Amino acid sequence: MIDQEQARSRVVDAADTLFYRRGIQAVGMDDVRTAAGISLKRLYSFFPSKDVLLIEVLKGRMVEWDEGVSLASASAATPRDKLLAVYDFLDGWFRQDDFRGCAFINSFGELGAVLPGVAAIALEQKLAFQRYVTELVDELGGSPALAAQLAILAEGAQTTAAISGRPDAAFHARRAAEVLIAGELAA
Amino acid sequence: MIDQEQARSRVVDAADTLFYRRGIQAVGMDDVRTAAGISLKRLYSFFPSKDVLLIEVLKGRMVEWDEGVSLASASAATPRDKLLAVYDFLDGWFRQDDFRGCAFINSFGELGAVLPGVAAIALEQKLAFQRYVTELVDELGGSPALAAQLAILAEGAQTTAAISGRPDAAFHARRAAEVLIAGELAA
DNA sequence: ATCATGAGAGAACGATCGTTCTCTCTCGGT
DNA sequence: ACCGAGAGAGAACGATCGTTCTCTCATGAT
Repeated sequence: MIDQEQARSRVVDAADTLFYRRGIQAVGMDDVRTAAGISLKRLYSFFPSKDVLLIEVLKGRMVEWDEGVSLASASAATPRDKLLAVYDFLDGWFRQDDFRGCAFINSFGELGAVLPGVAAIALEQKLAFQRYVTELVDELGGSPALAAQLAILAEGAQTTAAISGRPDAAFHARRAAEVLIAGELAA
Repeated sequence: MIDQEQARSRVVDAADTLFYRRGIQAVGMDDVRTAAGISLKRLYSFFPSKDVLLIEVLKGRMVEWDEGVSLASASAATPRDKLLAVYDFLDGWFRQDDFRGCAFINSFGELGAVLPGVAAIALEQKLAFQRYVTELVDELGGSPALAAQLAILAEGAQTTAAISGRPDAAFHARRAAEVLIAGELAA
Protein backbone atom coordinates (compact mmCIF):
# COMPACT_ATOMS: atom_id res chain seq x y z
CA MET A 1 0.00 0.00 0.00
CA ILE A 2 1.32 3.36 -1.00
CA ASP A 3 1.84 5.80 1.82
CA GLN A 4 -1.38 7.60 2.70
CA GLU A 5 0.03 11.10 2.85
CA GLN A 6 1.87 10.74 -0.41
CA ALA A 7 -1.15 9.32 -2.22
CA ARG A 8 -3.33 12.11 -0.89
CA SER A 9 -0.97 14.82 -2.02
CA ARG A 10 -0.63 13.15 -5.40
CA VAL A 11 -4.37 13.52 -5.80
CA VAL A 12 -4.31 17.17 -4.80
CA ASP A 13 -1.41 17.89 -7.13
CA ALA A 14 -3.06 16.12 -10.05
CA ALA A 15 -6.37 17.88 -9.46
CA ASP A 16 -4.64 21.23 -9.11
CA THR A 17 -2.82 20.83 -12.41
CA LEU A 18 -5.86 19.63 -14.32
CA PHE A 19 -8.36 22.08 -12.82
CA TYR A 20 -6.05 24.98 -13.49
CA ARG A 21 -5.15 23.94 -17.02
CA ARG A 22 -8.59 23.04 -18.33
CA GLY A 23 -11.12 24.49 -15.89
CA ILE A 24 -12.86 22.59 -13.14
CA GLN A 25 -15.98 21.25 -14.78
CA ALA A 26 -13.99 20.24 -17.84
CA VAL A 27 -12.05 17.61 -15.89
CA GLY A 28 -13.74 14.50 -14.58
CA MET A 29 -12.89 12.63 -11.44
CA ASP A 30 -11.68 9.86 -13.72
CA ASP A 31 -9.10 12.22 -15.19
CA VAL A 32 -7.90 13.07 -11.69
CA ARG A 33 -7.79 9.38 -10.80
CA THR A 34 -5.71 8.55 -13.88
CA ALA A 35 -3.29 11.45 -13.33
CA ALA A 36 -2.87 10.58 -9.66
CA GLY A 37 -2.45 6.89 -10.42
CA ILE A 38 -4.79 5.54 -7.76
CA SER A 39 -8.21 3.93 -7.76
CA LEU A 40 -11.48 5.83 -7.63
CA LYS A 41 -12.33 4.12 -4.38
CA ARG A 42 -9.19 5.38 -2.72
CA LEU A 43 -9.67 8.82 -4.19
CA TYR A 44 -13.11 8.97 -2.59
CA SER A 45 -11.70 7.69 0.69
CA PHE A 46 -9.59 10.85 0.78
CA PHE A 47 -12.19 13.30 -0.50
CA PRO A 48 -15.91 12.59 -0.21
CA SER A 49 -16.75 14.68 -3.29
CA LYS A 50 -15.29 16.70 -6.10
CA ASP A 51 -16.35 19.91 -4.34
CA VAL A 52 -14.35 19.03 -1.25
CA LEU A 53 -11.34 18.16 -3.40
CA LEU A 54 -11.65 21.50 -5.16
CA ILE A 55 -11.67 23.39 -1.87
CA GLU A 56 -8.57 21.47 -0.83
CA VAL A 57 -6.87 22.41 -4.09
CA LEU A 58 -7.72 26.07 -3.59
CA LYS A 59 -6.43 26.00 -0.03
CA GLY A 60 -3.17 24.64 -1.39
CA ARG A 61 -3.04 27.46 -3.93
CA MET A 62 -3.45 29.95 -1.09
CA VAL A 63 -0.37 28.75 0.73
CA GLU A 64 1.57 28.56 -2.54
CA TRP A 65 0.68 32.18 -3.24
CA ASP A 66 1.67 33.28 0.24
CA GLU A 67 4.96 31.42 0.00
CA GLY A 68 5.70 32.85 -3.42
CA VAL A 69 5.05 36.40 -2.31
CA SER A 70 7.09 35.99 0.88
CA LEU A 71 9.96 34.45 -1.01
CA ALA A 72 9.96 37.24 -3.58
CA SER A 73 9.97 39.94 -0.91
CA ALA A 74 12.49 38.16 1.31
CA SER A 75 15.47 39.81 -0.31
CA ALA A 76 13.87 43.24 -0.21
CA ALA A 77 14.99 45.50 2.58
CA THR A 78 12.42 48.26 2.71
CA PRO A 79 8.60 48.07 2.76
CA ARG A 80 8.63 49.85 -0.59
CA ASP A 81 10.82 47.18 -2.15
CA LYS A 82 8.72 44.45 -0.58
CA LEU A 83 5.63 45.94 -2.19
CA LEU A 84 7.30 46.18 -5.58
CA ALA A 85 8.56 42.61 -5.19
CA VAL A 86 4.94 41.51 -5.55
CA TYR A 87 4.96 42.65 -9.17
CA ASP A 88 8.27 40.96 -9.82
CA PHE A 89 6.78 37.79 -8.45
CA LEU A 90 3.85 38.22 -10.83
CA ASP A 91 6.27 38.79 -13.69
CA GLY A 92 7.98 35.47 -13.08
CA TRP A 93 4.64 33.70 -12.77
CA PHE A 94 3.23 35.21 -15.97
CA ARG A 95 6.23 33.91 -17.88
CA GLN A 96 5.58 30.31 -16.94
CA ASP A 97 4.12 28.63 -20.00
CA ASP A 98 1.31 27.01 -18.05
CA PHE A 99 0.15 30.37 -16.69
CA ARG A 100 -3.58 30.75 -17.18
CA GLY A 101 -4.57 33.50 -14.76
CA CYS A 102 -5.41 33.49 -11.07
CA ALA A 103 -6.97 30.21 -9.98
CA PHE A 104 -9.22 32.04 -7.52
CA ILE A 105 -10.56 34.47 -10.11
CA ASN A 106 -11.10 31.60 -12.54
CA SER A 107 -12.82 29.41 -9.95
CA PHE A 108 -14.95 32.30 -8.79
CA GLY A 109 -16.13 33.00 -12.31
CA GLU A 110 -16.87 29.39 -13.05
CA LEU A 111 -18.42 28.19 -9.79
CA GLY A 112 -18.65 31.12 -7.37
CA ALA A 113 -22.32 31.61 -8.06
CA VAL A 114 -23.23 27.99 -7.55
CA LEU A 115 -20.80 26.80 -4.86
CA PRO A 116 -20.68 29.21 -1.91
CA GLY A 117 -17.51 27.56 -0.62
CA VAL A 118 -15.68 28.57 -3.78
CA ALA A 119 -16.83 32.18 -3.50
CA ALA A 120 -15.81 32.18 0.16
CA ILE A 121 -12.28 30.94 -0.41
CA ALA A 122 -11.74 33.34 -3.32
CA LEU A 123 -12.84 36.18 -1.06
CA GLU A 124 -10.56 34.91 1.70
CA GLN A 125 -7.55 34.85 -0.59
CA LYS A 126 -8.17 38.34 -1.92
CA LEU A 127 -8.71 39.74 1.56
CA ALA A 128 -5.52 38.09 2.81
CA PHE A 129 -3.57 39.67 -0.02
CA GLN A 130 -5.14 43.06 0.65
CA ARG A 131 -4.18 42.72 4.32
CA TYR A 132 -0.62 41.92 3.33
CA VAL A 133 -0.39 44.95 1.07
CA THR A 134 -2.09 47.17 3.62
CA GLU A 135 0.42 46.23 6.32
CA LEU A 136 3.37 47.06 4.10
CA VAL A 137 1.82 50.31 2.97
CA ASP A 138 1.18 51.18 6.58
CA GLU A 139 4.82 50.56 7.51
CA LEU A 140 5.72 52.83 4.67
CA GLY A 141 3.47 55.55 6.03
CA GLY A 142 0.90 55.28 3.24
CA SER A 143 -2.86 55.33 3.41
CA PRO A 144 -5.27 52.37 3.16
CA ALA A 145 -6.45 53.89 -0.13
CA LEU A 146 -2.98 53.46 -1.60
CA ALA A 147 -2.99 49.83 -0.47
CA ALA A 148 -6.31 49.28 -2.23
CA GLN A 149 -4.90 50.82 -5.40
CA LEU A 150 -1.81 48.62 -5.33
CA ALA A 151 -3.94 45.51 -4.82
CA ILE A 152 -6.17 46.46 -7.75
CA LEU A 153 -3.06 46.82 -9.93
CA ALA A 154 -1.96 43.30 -9.00
CA GLU A 155 -5.39 41.83 -9.77
CA GLY A 156 -5.65 43.65 -13.05
CA ALA A 157 -2.20 42.51 -14.10
CA GLN A 158 -3.22 38.90 -13.55
CA THR A 159 -6.32 38.98 -15.72
CA THR A 160 -4.67 41.12 -18.36
CA ALA A 161 -1.68 38.79 -18.62
CA ALA A 162 -3.95 35.73 -18.67
CA ILE A 163 -6.22 36.87 -21.49
CA SER A 164 -3.70 38.78 -23.58
CA GLY A 165 -1.04 36.13 -23.04
CA ARG A 166 1.60 38.79 -22.68
CA PRO A 167 3.48 39.01 -19.39
CA ASP A 168 4.34 42.70 -19.64
CA ALA A 169 1.27 43.52 -17.57
CA ALA A 170 3.45 42.88 -14.52
CA PHE A 171 5.92 45.50 -15.69
CA HIS A 172 3.21 48.10 -16.29
CA ALA A 173 1.62 47.38 -12.92
CA ARG A 174 4.98 47.78 -11.23
CA ARG A 175 5.64 51.12 -12.88
CA ALA A 176 2.19 52.33 -11.89
CA ALA A 177 2.80 51.18 -8.33
CA GLU A 178 6.06 53.12 -8.20
CA VAL A 179 4.31 56.29 -9.32
CA LEU A 180 1.45 55.87 -6.86
CA ILE A 181 3.80 55.20 -3.95
CA ALA A 182 5.98 58.17 -4.87
CA GLY A 183 2.90 60.37 -5.22
CA GLU A 184 1.66 59.53 -1.78
CA LEU A 185 5.01 59.92 -0.05
CA ALA A 186 5.54 63.30 -1.61
CA ALA A 187 2.32 64.61 -0.10
CA MET B 1 -45.73 32.43 -35.12
CA ILE B 2 -43.78 34.85 -33.02
CA ASP B 3 -41.59 37.23 -34.94
CA GLN B 4 -38.24 35.65 -35.76
CA GLU B 5 -36.07 38.55 -34.73
CA GLN B 6 -37.85 38.99 -31.45
CA ALA B 7 -37.71 35.30 -30.60
CA ARG B 8 -34.03 35.20 -31.43
CA SER B 9 -33.18 38.15 -29.23
CA ARG B 10 -35.29 36.69 -26.44
CA VAL B 11 -33.06 33.62 -26.55
CA VAL B 12 -29.90 35.70 -26.46
CA ASP B 13 -31.21 37.80 -23.60
CA ALA B 14 -32.26 34.78 -21.58
CA ALA B 15 -28.96 33.02 -22.17
CA ASP B 16 -27.02 36.17 -21.30
CA THR B 17 -28.83 36.58 -18.00
CA LEU B 18 -28.53 32.93 -17.01
CA PHE B 19 -24.93 32.43 -18.14
CA TYR B 20 -23.83 35.55 -16.34
CA ARG B 21 -25.73 34.83 -13.13
CA ARG B 22 -24.87 31.17 -12.67
CA GLY B 23 -21.94 30.44 -14.97
CA ILE B 24 -22.17 28.84 -18.37
CA GLN B 25 -21.90 25.14 -17.69
CA ALA B 26 -24.28 25.47 -14.75
CA VAL B 27 -27.20 26.36 -17.04
CA GLY B 28 -28.68 23.85 -19.41
CA MET B 29 -30.19 24.52 -22.79
CA ASP B 30 -33.50 23.58 -21.22
CA ASP B 31 -33.14 26.44 -18.76
CA VAL B 32 -32.51 28.83 -21.65
CA ARG B 33 -35.49 27.42 -23.49
CA THR B 34 -37.77 27.89 -20.49
CA ALA B 35 -36.57 31.43 -19.82
CA ALA B 36 -36.92 32.39 -23.48
CA GLY B 37 -40.35 30.76 -23.73
CA ILE B 38 -39.81 28.92 -26.99
CA SER B 39 -39.33 25.32 -28.00
CA LEU B 40 -36.01 23.52 -28.10
CA LYS B 41 -36.44 22.91 -31.79
CA ARG B 42 -36.82 26.58 -32.51
CA LEU B 43 -33.93 27.42 -30.25
CA TYR B 44 -31.73 25.04 -32.24
CA SER B 45 -33.00 26.55 -35.47
CA PHE B 46 -31.49 29.85 -34.35
CA PHE B 47 -28.27 28.48 -32.85
CA PRO B 48 -26.84 25.13 -33.91
CA SER B 49 -25.15 24.56 -30.57
CA LYS B 50 -24.68 25.96 -27.09
CA ASP B 51 -21.17 27.08 -28.03
CA VAL B 52 -22.48 29.20 -30.88
CA LEU B 53 -25.12 30.70 -28.62
CA LEU B 54 -22.46 31.53 -26.07
CA ILE B 55 -20.36 33.34 -28.66
CA GLU B 56 -23.43 35.32 -29.70
CA VAL B 57 -24.06 36.27 -26.08
CA LEU B 58 -20.48 37.43 -25.67
CA LYS B 59 -20.66 39.46 -28.87
CA GLY B 60 -23.72 41.16 -27.44
CA ARG B 61 -21.85 41.92 -24.25
CA MET B 62 -19.13 43.53 -26.30
CA VAL B 63 -21.45 46.05 -27.87
CA GLU B 64 -23.15 46.67 -24.52
CA TRP B 65 -19.77 47.45 -23.00
CA ASP B 66 -18.84 49.78 -25.84
CA GLU B 67 -22.17 51.56 -25.62
CA GLY B 68 -21.91 51.90 -21.85
CA VAL B 69 -18.43 53.37 -22.04
CA SER B 70 -19.34 55.76 -24.86
CA LEU B 71 -22.45 56.88 -23.03
CA ALA B 72 -20.53 57.51 -19.82
CA SER B 73 -17.87 59.55 -21.59
CA ALA B 74 -20.34 61.42 -23.81
CA SER B 75 -20.79 64.24 -21.34
CA ALA B 76 -17.05 64.55 -20.73
CA ALA B 77 -15.31 67.34 -22.59
CA THR B 78 -11.62 66.54 -22.34
CA PRO B 79 -9.77 63.29 -23.03
CA ARG B 80 -8.84 63.24 -19.36
CA ASP B 81 -12.47 63.35 -18.29
CA LYS B 82 -13.39 60.74 -20.87
CA LEU B 83 -10.75 58.43 -19.40
CA LEU B 84 -11.97 59.00 -15.87
CA ALA B 85 -15.55 58.44 -17.02
CA VAL B 86 -14.62 54.80 -17.55
CA TYR B 87 -14.23 54.36 -13.81
CA ASP B 88 -17.49 56.15 -13.14
CA PHE B 89 -19.13 53.76 -15.56
CA LEU B 90 -17.60 50.88 -13.63
CA ASP B 91 -18.86 52.36 -10.38
CA GLY B 92 -22.44 52.36 -11.60
CA TRP B 93 -22.11 48.84 -12.93
CA PHE B 94 -20.58 47.50 -9.70
CA ARG B 95 -23.55 48.85 -7.77
CA GLN B 96 -26.08 46.85 -9.74
CA ASP B 97 -27.18 43.99 -7.54
CA ASP B 98 -26.74 41.40 -10.26
CA PHE B 99 -23.11 42.41 -10.82
CA ARG B 100 -20.89 39.35 -10.86
CA GLY B 101 -17.70 40.51 -12.53
CA CYS B 102 -16.68 40.82 -16.15
CA ALA B 103 -18.43 38.26 -18.35
CA PHE B 104 -15.33 37.93 -20.52
CA ILE B 105 -13.01 37.26 -17.61
CA ASN B 106 -15.48 34.77 -16.18
CA SER B 107 -16.00 33.00 -19.50
CA PHE B 108 -12.28 32.93 -20.14
CA GLY B 109 -11.63 31.30 -16.79
CA GLU B 110 -14.38 28.75 -17.22
CA LEU B 111 -14.02 27.81 -20.87
CA GLY B 112 -11.11 29.68 -22.40
CA ALA B 113 -8.84 26.66 -22.17
CA VAL B 114 -11.31 24.32 -23.81
CA LEU B 115 -13.16 26.52 -26.31
CA PRO B 116 -10.73 28.58 -28.43
CA GLY B 117 -13.59 30.79 -29.60
CA VAL B 118 -14.21 31.94 -26.05
CA ALA B 119 -10.55 32.78 -25.48
CA ALA B 120 -10.51 34.63 -28.80
CA ILE B 121 -13.50 36.83 -28.05
CA ALA B 122 -12.25 37.61 -24.55
CA LEU B 123 -8.96 38.68 -26.07
CA GLU B 124 -10.78 40.73 -28.69
CA GLN B 125 -12.77 42.58 -26.07
CA LYS B 126 -9.74 43.37 -23.93
CA LEU B 127 -7.75 44.56 -26.93
CA ALA B 128 -10.61 46.77 -28.07
CA PHE B 129 -10.77 48.37 -24.65
CA GLN B 130 -7.02 48.86 -24.60
CA ARG B 131 -7.22 50.52 -28.01
CA TYR B 132 -9.93 52.84 -26.75
CA VAL B 133 -7.88 53.83 -23.72
CA THR B 134 -4.74 54.18 -25.80
CA GLU B 135 -6.43 56.58 -28.21
CA LEU B 136 -7.64 58.82 -25.42
CA VAL B 137 -4.28 58.75 -23.69
CA ASP B 138 -2.67 59.64 -26.97
CA GLU B 139 -4.97 62.63 -27.46
CA LEU B 140 -4.00 63.68 -24.00
CA GLY B 141 -0.33 63.49 -24.85
CA GLY B 142 0.39 60.45 -22.69
CA SER B 143 2.44 57.36 -23.44
CA PRO B 144 1.22 53.88 -24.40
CA ALA B 145 2.59 52.71 -21.06
CA LEU B 146 0.17 55.01 -19.25
CA ALA B 147 -2.66 53.56 -21.30
CA ALA B 148 -1.66 50.04 -20.32
CA GLN B 149 -1.60 51.08 -16.67
CA LEU B 150 -5.07 52.62 -16.86
CA ALA B 151 -6.47 49.50 -18.52
CA ILE B 152 -4.94 47.29 -15.84
CA LEU B 153 -6.63 49.43 -13.20
CA ALA B 154 -10.00 48.94 -14.87
CA GLU B 155 -9.53 45.17 -15.09
CA GLY B 156 -8.38 44.92 -11.51
CA ALA B 157 -11.34 46.94 -10.30
CA GLN B 158 -13.72 44.53 -11.99
CA THR B 159 -12.36 41.38 -10.38
CA THR B 160 -11.87 43.06 -7.02
CA ALA B 161 -15.42 44.36 -6.96
CA ALA B 162 -16.79 41.00 -8.11
CA ILE B 163 -15.07 38.88 -5.49
CA SER B 164 -15.14 41.30 -2.57
CA GLY B 165 -18.67 42.40 -3.40
CA ARG B 166 -17.79 45.97 -2.60
CA PRO B 167 -18.08 48.57 -5.36
CA ASP B 168 -15.50 50.97 -3.97
CA ALA B 169 -12.86 49.38 -6.17
CA ALA B 170 -14.08 51.72 -8.91
CA PHE B 171 -13.38 54.72 -6.70
CA HIS B 172 -9.88 53.54 -5.83
CA ALA B 173 -9.11 52.80 -9.46
CA ARG B 174 -10.28 56.26 -10.44
CA ARG B 175 -8.11 57.95 -7.86
CA ALA B 176 -5.12 55.91 -8.97
CA ALA B 177 -5.84 56.86 -12.58
CA GLU B 178 -5.94 60.54 -11.66
CA VAL B 179 -2.54 60.29 -10.00
CA LEU B 180 -1.00 58.37 -12.89
CA ILE B 181 -2.34 60.82 -15.46
CA ALA B 182 -1.16 63.81 -13.45
CA GLY B 183 2.24 62.20 -12.98
CA GLU B 184 2.75 61.72 -16.67
CA LEU B 185 1.57 65.18 -17.68
CA ALA B 186 3.86 66.82 -15.17
CA ALA B 187 6.90 65.15 -16.72
C1' DA C 1 -63.92 21.39 -46.40
C1' DT C 2 -59.65 19.08 -47.20
C1' DC C 3 -55.11 18.29 -47.48
C1' DA C 4 -50.31 19.29 -47.32
C1' DT C 5 -46.79 21.88 -45.18
C1' DG C 6 -44.27 23.45 -41.49
C1' DA C 7 -43.75 24.81 -36.82
C1' DG C 8 -44.30 23.88 -31.75
C1' DA C 9 -43.87 21.07 -27.66
C1' DG C 10 -41.47 18.13 -25.20
C1' DA C 11 -40.32 13.09 -25.04
C1' DA C 12 -36.38 10.49 -26.14
C1' DC C 13 -31.54 9.43 -27.15
C1' DG C 14 -26.73 9.06 -26.43
C1' DA C 15 -22.91 10.63 -24.06
C1' DT C 16 -20.74 12.12 -19.97
C1' DC C 17 -19.87 12.50 -15.19
C1' DG C 18 -20.00 12.04 -10.16
C1' DT C 19 -20.39 8.40 -7.22
C1' DT C 20 -20.97 3.60 -5.63
C1' DC C 21 -20.52 -1.40 -5.85
C1' DT C 22 -18.67 -5.73 -6.77
C1' DC C 23 -15.18 -8.74 -7.59
C1' DT C 24 -10.60 -10.05 -6.96
C1' DC C 25 -6.32 -10.27 -4.77
C1' DT C 26 -3.07 -9.68 -1.20
C1' DC C 27 -1.53 -10.10 3.33
C1' DG C 28 -1.42 -11.08 8.24
C1' DG C 29 -2.80 -14.11 12.08
C1' DT C 30 -3.30 -18.80 13.78
C1' DA D 1 -1.89 -23.82 4.82
C1' DC D 2 -6.18 -21.47 5.60
C1' DC D 3 -9.17 -17.89 6.47
C1' DG D 4 -10.86 -13.33 6.93
C1' DA D 5 -10.36 -8.53 6.47
C1' DG D 6 -9.18 -4.80 3.78
C1' DA D 7 -7.65 -2.49 -0.34
C1' DG D 8 -7.32 -1.97 -5.48
C1' DA D 9 -9.32 -1.82 -10.05
C1' DG D 10 -12.68 -0.52 -12.79
C1' DA D 11 -17.47 -1.91 -14.14
C1' DA D 12 -21.89 -0.14 -13.20
C1' DC D 13 -25.51 3.10 -11.74
C1' DG D 14 -28.23 7.13 -11.77
C1' DA D 15 -28.55 11.73 -12.96
C1' DT D 16 -27.81 15.40 -16.08
C1' DC D 17 -27.18 17.62 -20.36
C1' DG D 18 -26.72 18.68 -25.28
C1' DT D 19 -29.07 17.46 -29.16
C1' DT D 20 -32.50 15.12 -32.10
C1' DC D 21 -36.95 13.05 -33.24
C1' DT D 22 -41.70 12.27 -33.30
C1' DC D 23 -46.20 13.49 -32.77
C1' DT D 24 -49.60 16.93 -32.96
C1' DC D 25 -51.74 20.93 -34.46
C1' DA D 26 -52.46 25.22 -36.85
C1' DT D 27 -52.63 27.40 -41.28
C1' DG D 28 -53.22 28.51 -45.98
C1' DA D 29 -54.19 27.20 -50.74
C1' DT D 30 -57.40 24.87 -53.79
